Amino acid sequence: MAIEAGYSGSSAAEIVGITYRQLDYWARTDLVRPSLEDARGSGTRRRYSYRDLLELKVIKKLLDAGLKLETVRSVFAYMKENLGEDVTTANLVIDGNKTVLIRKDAELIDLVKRGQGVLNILPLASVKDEVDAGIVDLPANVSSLALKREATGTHG
Amino acid sequence: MAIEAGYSGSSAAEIVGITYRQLDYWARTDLVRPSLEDARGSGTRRRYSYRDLLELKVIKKLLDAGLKLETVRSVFAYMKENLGEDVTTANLVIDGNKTVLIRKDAELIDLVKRGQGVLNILPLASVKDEVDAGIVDLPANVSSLALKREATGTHG
DNA sequence: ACCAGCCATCACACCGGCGTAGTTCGATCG
DNA sequence: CGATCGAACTACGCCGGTGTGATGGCTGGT
Repeated sequence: MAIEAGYSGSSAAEIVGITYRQLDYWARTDLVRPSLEDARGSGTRRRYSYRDLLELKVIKKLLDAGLKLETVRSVFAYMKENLGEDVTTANLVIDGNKTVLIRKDAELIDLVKRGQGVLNILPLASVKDEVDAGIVDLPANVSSLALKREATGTHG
Repeated sequence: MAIEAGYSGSSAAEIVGITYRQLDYWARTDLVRPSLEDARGSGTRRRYSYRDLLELKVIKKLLDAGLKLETVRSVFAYMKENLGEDVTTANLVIDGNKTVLIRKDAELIDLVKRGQGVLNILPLASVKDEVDAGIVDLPANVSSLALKREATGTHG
């Protein structure tokens, strides 16, 4: 029994609460690709990292908020670079076609006051919490192992 | 030369910056109907009130922010009742599937801090400003007249 | 009363974002 | 080493939200 690092496609989908078709479509259209192992034809399998799960969950929350997938795509051009350490404290703020990460409440308030267009604000802390909760709820085979390995930073 | 109250379909579309097809589609699907005069078959004409323009502009800004039209529809179930006097000062806040109008900054900050999901915030002052600017930019025939009549509350 | 212009309507097409069903592999287990 | 299984792939369809003409009825101006 080989040790399974990361999460399979269907596991990932279940954890973050999306359909497999969505996960598959997003992977094919380059929105979120599994960073541990990409698919190379039928028979192969995708392996998603914990961080991939965070990204997927962000997308789901943006979709739930009523954003178009197209918008999400442009957001992720920026996101992928800056979704770093401070995932627990920062707020993701979408201002028209610009996207920023904001850590201090004061800056956020400032933005809101100056706002001309629509601001979309997503607290990233809730994203991590919900992903973790989703992992615990799983049938518990692969996931607990994988979670430990990921959490201790041993996924490379 | 009869006095034309309100705005024709194509004028309204131009003022708020949308295509006629959008305006038409939204009218047919009950999102925003012209409140002065609805269409009754080809040959008839729609007449939009100033307030209709505000609603249309809100929709455009929400679309520009990347929201799905479907989301906008649910927002407007609430909006239509509460888009009242304080159009200049309030913020429209969409929290998941709930929509609220918030006037005080403090309340807004509170919401942002407690936020679990995505918040969409639209300052309504900018909506009025941009609609007014759009009206001035028009070929100036009907619009100036109509603006006066509407602004002084003489549209019923 | 006619003509021109405006605009609502109709018919058609298109594209993104999926859902559904069936097929085909590679991995794994016995 | 063969059977089974899970998942990636393919093909097809659907629906919402438009864009693009073409058509045809009002209406205002003369």
